[in-house]
Amino acid sequence: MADVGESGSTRTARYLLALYIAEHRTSPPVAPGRVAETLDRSPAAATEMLQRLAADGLVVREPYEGATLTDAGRARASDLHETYVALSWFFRDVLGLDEHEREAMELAGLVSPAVAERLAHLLFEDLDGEARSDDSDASPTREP
Amino acid sequence: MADVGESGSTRTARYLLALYIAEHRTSPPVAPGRVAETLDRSPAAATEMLQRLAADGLVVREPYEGATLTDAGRARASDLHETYVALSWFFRDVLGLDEHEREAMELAGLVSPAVAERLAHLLFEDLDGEARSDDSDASPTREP
DNA sequence: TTTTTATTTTAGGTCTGCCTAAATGGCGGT
DNA sequence: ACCGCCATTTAGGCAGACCTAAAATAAAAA
Repeated sequence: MADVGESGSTRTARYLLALYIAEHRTSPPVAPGRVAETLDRSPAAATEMLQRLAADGLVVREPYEGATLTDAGRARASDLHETYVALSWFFRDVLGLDEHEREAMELAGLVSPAVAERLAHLLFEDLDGEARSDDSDASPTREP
Repeated sequence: MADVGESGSTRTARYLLALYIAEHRTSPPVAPGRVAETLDRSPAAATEMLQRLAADGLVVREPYEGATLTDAGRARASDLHETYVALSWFFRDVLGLDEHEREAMELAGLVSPAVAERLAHLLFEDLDGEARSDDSDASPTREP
């Protein structure tokens, strides 16, 4: 009874995010193998989670084909993706991390909505700053 | 086989951190009830985790008394605490979050060492900046 | 000392997320 | 049409982290 109680605690977020990103690269039915690969899990695990997401109405699953995000799923995934982008940016441009994408992927589903939102703000502010001081300078965020 | 495989994946970190903080407030043997309360878990859960930590050599447990961090445990907890402080600072002074402490507590064990380290750097830089421009100004980090 | 009360511990169960090994389905080549 | 191969799925298990309810224990009250 500790969690929010709803669908999509912790780990499922990663799957949603992976699905979301995959759908933007190739046409929608995303194969479990694909998901398994990007998340470094067994194919069986991916299939299982896809079934779970389907049960929660976040994806539609076509057996032996793959899964496609539903509107609900896409909404969730979209938020996650926003957080992911913000985190990725932060880890790369502010902290100077190499593994910014993986790190962002892992944390995107774990930070609270509040953090996600404020972080996105930071990112937008930074983009804004960049746009104004536009003399093709390398990195305005992190000084060399 | 995905994780590091060792002692102290995910959740145990929270217990270590709670223990570390508790030990700094009152004398060492920290009662399970205490831990349970601060982590919002059942007493049974706390007892169980304390036993686990004891099995991993991170605490010494005195039944019906509580647990005390071993050197190994304290080392781990100390790192965690550093991350916790950095995160807490970041959430409060940079993101302006209310729940900075809880949030920091939850994430401290989840961010990679790399993130922890760089974040700590940021904090020290900020403290340094504060120290130099020392005319008792309220908050140099976040403008009012 | 005996009883009461508060706390801790054990017992038994659940749920999530994952794995390996063994089916099973889909498809291309012959 | 049949055979193999590869991807997916099922089956069966396992460990972590949690819970509730029922013992056990320590400490305070009577």
